Amino acid sequence: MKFGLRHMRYFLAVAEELHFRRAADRLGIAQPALSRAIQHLEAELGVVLFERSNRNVRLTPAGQEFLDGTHGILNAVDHTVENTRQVHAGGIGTIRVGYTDFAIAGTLPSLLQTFRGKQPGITLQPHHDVTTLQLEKLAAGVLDIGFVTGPVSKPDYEQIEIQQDQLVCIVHENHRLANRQSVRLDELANEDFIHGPPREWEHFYAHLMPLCRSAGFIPRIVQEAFNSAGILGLVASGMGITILTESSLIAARRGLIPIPIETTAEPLSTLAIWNPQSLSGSVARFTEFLQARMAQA
Amino acid sequence: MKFGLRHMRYFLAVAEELHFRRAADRLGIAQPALSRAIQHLEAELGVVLFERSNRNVRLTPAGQEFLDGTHGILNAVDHTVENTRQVHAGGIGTIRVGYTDFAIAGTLPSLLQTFRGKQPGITLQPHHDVTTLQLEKLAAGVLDIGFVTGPVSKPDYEQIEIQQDQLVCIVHENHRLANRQSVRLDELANEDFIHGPPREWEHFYAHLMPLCRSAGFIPRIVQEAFNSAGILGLVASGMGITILTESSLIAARRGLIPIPIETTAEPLSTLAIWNPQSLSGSVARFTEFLQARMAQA
DNA sequence: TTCATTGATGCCTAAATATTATCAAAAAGA
DNA sequence: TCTTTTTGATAATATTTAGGCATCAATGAA
Repeated sequence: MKFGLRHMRYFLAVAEELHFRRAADRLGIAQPALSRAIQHLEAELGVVLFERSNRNVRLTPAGQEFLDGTHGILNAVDHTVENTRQVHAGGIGTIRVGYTDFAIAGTLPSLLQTFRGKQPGITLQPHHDVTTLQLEKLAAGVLDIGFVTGPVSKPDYEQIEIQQDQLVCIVHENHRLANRQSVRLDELANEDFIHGPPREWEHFYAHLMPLCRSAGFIPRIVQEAFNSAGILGLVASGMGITILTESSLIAARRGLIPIPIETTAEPLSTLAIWNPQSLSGSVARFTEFLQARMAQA
Repeated sequence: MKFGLRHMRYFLAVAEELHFRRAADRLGIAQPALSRAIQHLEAELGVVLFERSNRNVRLTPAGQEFLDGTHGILNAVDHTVENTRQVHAGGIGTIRVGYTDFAIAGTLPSLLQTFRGKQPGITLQPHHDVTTLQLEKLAAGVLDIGFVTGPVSKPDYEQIEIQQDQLVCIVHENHRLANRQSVRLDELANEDFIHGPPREWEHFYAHLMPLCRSAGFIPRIVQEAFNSAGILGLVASGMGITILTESSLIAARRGLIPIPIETTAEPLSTLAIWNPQSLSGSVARFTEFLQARMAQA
């Protein structure tokens, strides 16, 4: 097949006008060029598409068949071009979003909801993962943007803080500290702690451990759980206490008491992080949205 | 849009290979030509389709969207070309077939059935019309082939006889001739006749009238009906007699008696007639079929 | 008949597309 | 660290394709 879309557009014009000169006018070319192009097309197909006399032009049955196909094809081309440009510009597309327990317990749900309202053509595909895993998936191109626990040092990536959480100590209602208004970290030195696996909760530990260390102790972790819900469940069962963010209590169980911790330390920050070299228009729209939203707050 | 199917085929090759040189090899062109073509396509769309480094090539989200569309379009093109060629060659298509009462009562049904078995891709579209109307519709291009009452003098058309019918006299069972083995035409001189409208049954009359005239009478037509079934119905009601072909009695009513007519005249012939200049491959297949079929009989 | 209309053809120019040779960047191996 | 290899991009040039203008041949209308 050595014909192209040009031939098909020319054919369509002739099939609609049933008149070479008028079709040529409509196409903005000279009539002989059109005659030639149709001849070329017919030779290429090995099929006579028009029955011409000096007085009129009409489609052969094969020409009619080709016309039917041509209509669909030219429409599909326009449609595909339009869609491709939309995806490029970010009007439609899919964004693979990673999030941590802390992010999803905080402001992320309202962020996503607002964005979906503004960009209904963009599908958000959420992936629940700890920070470390999200960073690996970003690098592998499996995720487009991550909502992770900061700080993160990745010079090639852009990031923006979307949330700050004060740490709170969470105890069972029967615990000796349950009715305290606040607590100092050093008072927790001899408690049994429940937390996530150190390798996976690496970024949270990186925030918490220095605080404990300057309070003069290293927390004794007696039990591990894989996520906040699991940790809170174990705390509720009376196995120990934990330190998490305020917002983690959103879906908390009865019988758990949050106690603010007296500290001058920075709160725990949750960041959006993404690769600015990504060629996804949708992601660009999303990050622009995030930046505008954070600037105004 | 200034790109063509060529660009899309090239794009498809690169998208599948994710490697310019291999894709170029597959396409049978040099690698620089391919690089250029993809650049041209990207410029035309205003969209980056591939993310290239010196070490690997991958699709952008917009490129993925374009790939999806391209698949469908290139398939549709192949499909359309294939179908168009098939229609041209006559493998698929539609034939608009006209037929008279005499044709459909005779061998035509078995002809059509056999043809349909041999060419399942070809749709036969039957149109019931008298000879005169069929000839007009053939000229207007509304019919592709007619099965008409001969003889017909149309030098530009091809024709082939498919059937010969002896005329019979048909009377009501109470009629005075009802138990005759045969009858001479002149014995019918004073009968009341039932027939079709002269203008529309022109070709049948052209056969019958000369016979009557040489038998020494002009039939007195007391009632007209539009088709054989109507005529036979009126004969069955006792209003008169008629002269039709043997095969017309296929769907005859009870109480009707056919009586052979003693004559040396030629039987009534039914012809297939068509315009050999028609560019329809399907019609060509059908007429070849008819000719082969008639030659072997 | 003469005239007007219409698609096809010949010839030339311009634009698009291809080829070969070569470059520049980056990963792999010594 | 310094080659070597791999890979896509670029430059210069040839070839193919498309378009324009002038004109023809056929056909129906005045």
